[in-house]
Amino acid sequence: MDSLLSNLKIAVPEKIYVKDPESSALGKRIVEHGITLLNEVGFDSFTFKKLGQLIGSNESSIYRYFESKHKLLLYLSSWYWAWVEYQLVIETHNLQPKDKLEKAITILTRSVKEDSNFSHINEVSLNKIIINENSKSFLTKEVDQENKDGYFVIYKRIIHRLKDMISAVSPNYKYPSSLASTIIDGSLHQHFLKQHFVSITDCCSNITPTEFYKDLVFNTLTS
Amino acid sequence: MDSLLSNLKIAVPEKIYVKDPESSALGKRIVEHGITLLNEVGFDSFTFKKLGQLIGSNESSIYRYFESKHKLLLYLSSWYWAWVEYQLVIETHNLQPKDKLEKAITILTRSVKEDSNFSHINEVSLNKIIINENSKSFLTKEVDQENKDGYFVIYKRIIHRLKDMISAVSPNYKYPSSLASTIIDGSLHQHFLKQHFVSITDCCSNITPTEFYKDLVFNTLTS
DNA sequence: TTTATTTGAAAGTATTACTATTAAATTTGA
DNA sequence: TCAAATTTAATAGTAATACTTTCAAATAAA
Repeated sequence: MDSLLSNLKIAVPEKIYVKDPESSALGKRIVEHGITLLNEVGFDSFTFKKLGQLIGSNESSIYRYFESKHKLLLYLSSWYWAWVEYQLVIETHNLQPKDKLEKAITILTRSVKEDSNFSHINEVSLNKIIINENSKSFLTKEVDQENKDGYFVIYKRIIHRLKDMISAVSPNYKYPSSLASTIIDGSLHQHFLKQHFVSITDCCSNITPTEFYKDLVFNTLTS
Repeated sequence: MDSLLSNLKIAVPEKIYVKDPESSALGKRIVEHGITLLNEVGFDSFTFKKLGQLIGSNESSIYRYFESKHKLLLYLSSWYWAWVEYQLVIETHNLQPKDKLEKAITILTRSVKEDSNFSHINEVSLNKIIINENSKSFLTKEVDQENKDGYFVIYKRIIHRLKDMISAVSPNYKYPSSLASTIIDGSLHQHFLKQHFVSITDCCSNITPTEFYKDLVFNTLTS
């Protein structure tokens, strides 16, 4: 899969950035070390000034790529979901409905364990950022406008794909979209709980969110 | 229920505030209008300066009640869950396991439609804040310390209660805690999607998150 | 090699997130 | 009810944030 990906560029909605970070070495450094710094200090304490110091570059140069740290988060979120969508499409291709759905749940709920090395982006770190910060990308007063501007298309498209797979298995199930969005958002939440609130999840070293969601979905659809 | 509540004070973990806002008129105004302002401008744009202007009081006076807007959010979140827990306990009392669980799901996933009027706190507005901002209260770098300090006890206790009800209905079900946390967090998410991302939820004017979660839970537990 | 583009450095602005000081107002309680 | 204690308002101040602007130097492209 890595070799396939090495020829591909993950496409992120254009309006998210001022200047495409993929178009220059500095842009790539901003994204690469933006991920590092976001992981280290979290979104709230993250500043472009700190990032500038980390990459030995000037704050004002970073602003030429991203309007704000919120836009950088949107960029990383879109990139992440595009990368996951790619895996979803490739790895479920040619499977029969039930296997396809099972595989999709695995892909969408597993934690990322190794960096694919096909780009300057570390997917393991990015996955951690998504678990901790993803919901901050849409829990804002500007959601509706940003949704109109297409900032969440990839995320929504993934949920649609999963919904279609659910409906292919159970055409009469009444809540395929809600189930799909519950799996994707809920799985991030279970990963978070596993790390910080062990008493309110069953997920631990030997039970994965994947196992929980597979059980939930197939019990629901086959009853 | 209102009359019962009128004699009760919702108890919030003490360390959350510097001075108990229930102990003075100013404190109550801070909480009451803090809710108003949070709803209007959202957590990100909310400042104590703006709140001071709104209540005709000084910024520095507000700091004598809450260390930061983050602590105010924690306070409101604890208050909200304590209020929900109260309803959960009262309204499910004396019911048989299956009815009890069904009622609990209703209480935990419904949207709040009218202000109970038993206090200066508007629960309809507070419910909206919880939908939009609750996850920001724990998605921080300080979660583990704040968890140790007991800031999330009420939230966790509600999830335990729901877990126990699930286990009472299905003692052999393997993921009662994860299911419980999925219902509570997931329902807030479905309410959010219903308002901003209609294409990825089935919840709308005639399908409620309650309906979706009841179907999900009972199909899962009885199969 | 001239021109255009990109980056770095520095400085500036408005706002935020506080803290400290002091005086006035209010509450308490002897 | 009067003095003491507490609370609040007003003001000022600090350090950091989230930017924008300007301009010169470096680099790339024509």
